[in-house]
Amino acid sequence: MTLLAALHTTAPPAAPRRRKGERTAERILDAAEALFAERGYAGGKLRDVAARVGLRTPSLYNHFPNKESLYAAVLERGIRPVLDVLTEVVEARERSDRDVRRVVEKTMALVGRRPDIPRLIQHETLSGGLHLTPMLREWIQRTFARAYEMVEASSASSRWTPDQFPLLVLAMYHVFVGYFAIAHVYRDLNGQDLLSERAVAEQTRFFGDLVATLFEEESARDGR
Amino acid sequence: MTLLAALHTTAPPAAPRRRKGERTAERILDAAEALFAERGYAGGKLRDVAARVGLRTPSLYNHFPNKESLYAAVLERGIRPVLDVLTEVVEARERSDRDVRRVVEKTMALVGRRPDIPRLIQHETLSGGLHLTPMLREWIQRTFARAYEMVEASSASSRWTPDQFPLLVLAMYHVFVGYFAIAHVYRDLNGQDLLSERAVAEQTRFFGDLVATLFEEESARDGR
Amino acid sequence: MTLLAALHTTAPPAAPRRRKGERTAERILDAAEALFAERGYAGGKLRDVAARVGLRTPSLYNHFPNKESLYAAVLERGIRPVLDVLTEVVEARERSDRDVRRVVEKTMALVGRRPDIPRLIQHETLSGGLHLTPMLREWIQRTFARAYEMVEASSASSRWTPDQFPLLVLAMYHVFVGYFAIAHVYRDLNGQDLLSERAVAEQTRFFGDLVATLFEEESARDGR
Amino acid sequence: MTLLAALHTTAPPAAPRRRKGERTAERILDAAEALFAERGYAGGKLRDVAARVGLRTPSLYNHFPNKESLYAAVLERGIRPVLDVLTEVVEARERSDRDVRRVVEKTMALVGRRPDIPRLIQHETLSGGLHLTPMLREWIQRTFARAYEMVEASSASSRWTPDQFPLLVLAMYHVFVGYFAIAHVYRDLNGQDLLSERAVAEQTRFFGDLVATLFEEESARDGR
DNA sequence: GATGAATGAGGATTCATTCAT
DNA sequence: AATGAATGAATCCTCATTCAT
Repeated sequence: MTLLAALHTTAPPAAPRRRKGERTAERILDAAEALFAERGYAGGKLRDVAARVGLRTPSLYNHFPNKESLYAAVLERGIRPVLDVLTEVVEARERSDRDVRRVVEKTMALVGRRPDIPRLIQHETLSGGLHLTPMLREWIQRTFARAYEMVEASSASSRWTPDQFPLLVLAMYHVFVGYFAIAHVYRDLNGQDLLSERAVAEQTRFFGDLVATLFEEESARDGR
Repeated sequence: MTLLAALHTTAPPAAPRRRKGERTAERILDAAEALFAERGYAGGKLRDVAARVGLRTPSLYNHFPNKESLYAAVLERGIRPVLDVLTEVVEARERSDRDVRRVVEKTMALVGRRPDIPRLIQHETLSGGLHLTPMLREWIQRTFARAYEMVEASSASSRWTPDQFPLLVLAMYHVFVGYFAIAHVYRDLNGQDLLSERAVAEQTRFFGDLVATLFEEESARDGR
Repeated sequence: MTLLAALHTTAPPAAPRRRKGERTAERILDAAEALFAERGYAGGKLRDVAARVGLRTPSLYNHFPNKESLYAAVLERGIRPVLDVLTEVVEARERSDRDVRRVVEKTMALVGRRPDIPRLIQHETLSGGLHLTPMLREWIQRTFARAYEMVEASSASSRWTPDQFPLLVLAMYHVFVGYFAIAHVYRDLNGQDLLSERAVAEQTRFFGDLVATLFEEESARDGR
Repeated sequence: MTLLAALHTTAPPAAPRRRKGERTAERILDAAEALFAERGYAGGKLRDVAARVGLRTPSLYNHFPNKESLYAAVLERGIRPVLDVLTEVVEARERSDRDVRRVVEKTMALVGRRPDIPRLIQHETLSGGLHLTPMLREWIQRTFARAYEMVEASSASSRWTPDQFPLLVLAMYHVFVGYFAIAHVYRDLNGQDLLSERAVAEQTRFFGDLVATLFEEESARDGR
């Protein structure tokens, strides 16, 4: 666009500036996400959420009707995109050995950018909760079933007995989620940041290798 | 009962009867362990602990000076034996491929009987906590280092690059802990009890297979 | 419009169209009246008032400076006409037995159309309040005195001793006010609407009969 | 009891001193009754209740689980005895004209000692409430029906038409309750204490006269 | 004139803790 | 050792009110 054209243009900015309220709600969600990820629902005090945003507690109620709604909104916003990617990837019909690695890469990339999500989920599963998120509930069942099918269809069936499939799926789930959930402590203990781009890349590769190893044709292996 | 008979029956029972106070303290620890395992430190209210024991809240203070001490005692009592077994097993000098499976079996057996412990630990790691248990802190570092050595010493070194060793240890940790931590929700979703003796036995075998697979010599594998 | 015409048309229209703001204020008063009548000052939340009008709370402040003013305005608007009628009727010099019934009819007719007013008044008297309405205060004293005179002047003086006059006035007041104040519950309990035109008419007749009975010459009555 | 006997006696004191907690609960009820009578449920703040008893707010929760329970307890404790007396008196089979006055005397005596009760009831009826007290609800309906029968059975039936009976009952109710409910304001306006023993006695006589007048045989009366 | 957002004050309630019994 | 009672601190939430838009 020439300077002249610019002078004449009164068009709204490309990215229409969001209303102040919406931005505040977003910041509240950010703060709440971090807090709930760290301390869980019971431990995440609204006062702290507000403080992180630079508000007084009652102001939160201008954006969310109560604590539970805020929590639900955090989960919804955080989990939805992960579910979407996973769903898409999991439901894809055509697949090959390479695809498995693609699934890993895609989900790792996504979650690597929102490492709070796995912690939120782990808090939920720990509390045996999920009462707050039928969304999560349904999704888990659906995806778990799908993952099961994937295992079944893969060459893993030569290495694992069918009754081990669920355990294998669970194991992969734990390796995936656990990595992010433990990052905070890990840094605290070892000084290394598992959430750095480099670390996540390594874990992505490792996780891919892991899955590949577990799903590959059985090689000569000492009997059990 | 005749006096004579009485003389012969006053013998202390095989399990030396503990004083009432000690028994109460034990019951409190039991209740607290279950509660903290379920809801974490913030979510576990003393009132609920007391209720499960059939006491009023203030009575707890006859046995533990405050909530934090009770929590610490729960962790100590719960984690110590696990640490001991792990330490013992990890420090054993002589080892072979078979030993790895023995480590798995021993720890699974132990933890299978105290499934609250993994949950407690996961709560702790999630909160980035551990501030309450230097014990846990130190142990983790020590054990992690040892596990690293084990991996290094094993034939796994042909399958994994050295910088993947920590990730491998982490992965095994998550598979191990996650299984128990998720049992509650799993039952809720699938109706199956991961903590039943049979289920734990299956997981033990699966976990052994998993470790064996990951530690075995590299077979012909499609390049990455 | 010519100036001349203007001179002739400045006459207020039959129904002088009020400005929008005034109409809103009126609607706020209506909503507030109903709410305060039902729940009293403390129980009547501005948010609810606004909701009934289809506004957000802050909008109320464009019409009334604060809650107390709104409340005062409700009382003023509601009570003033009643006071006026009563005053007029009470101050009328010439009277007869028939007049008493006329007073009853006039006030009943008026209040029957604004049944919230008695409830507002009862809330006020219950709270020992009236601090909000010196207006009400003064009026009550004045009217009570006047009513007292009326009793004294009537043939009731043959039936009641002078020290009973105040009690008689009070009693009539309670019968009058209570009927409307209890209508809500009555409907809830009996399903009948004391505020229907027919019901009010019956009560008017009854109240007239009651007053007539109490004010009539003493008949042969069993001694006390 | 001789001194000797006294020495040997370990029997609890004649009037078994109530436990401290019970006395506190009673004092809380007293304070709450006064406060709720004055300001209604919404206006009666727990902080004020506690302050009147010399406690901090949370201490109330050692005696009542929440505000609503406290309110219910106040109503229950206050209304129950009145209901009992009324029920007894109303259900008595044998009656005469004199009995009506006896009913009046008995209830006036009772309520005269607990003048908060009518105010509580008026608050309830005003709010169209009663949702908190099915007790009150049921009682009102039962008693109203009974009162209706009494009117019907009395000589009042010559003076009032059957469709006026309910209005007559209502009127008596309002005269009765209103007297106490207005006492606070009355003192404020006139300086006279309607709750003094003397005043209550006068009102008792007046109310008796009133009822007698309304229930007496119709005398020569100017037609309506 | 209407409203989204913010907030001080306060209101019910919970919680860990203390203390006298 | 157990507990009823009391409480400071804190939690979630409501409410009246203000202000910029």
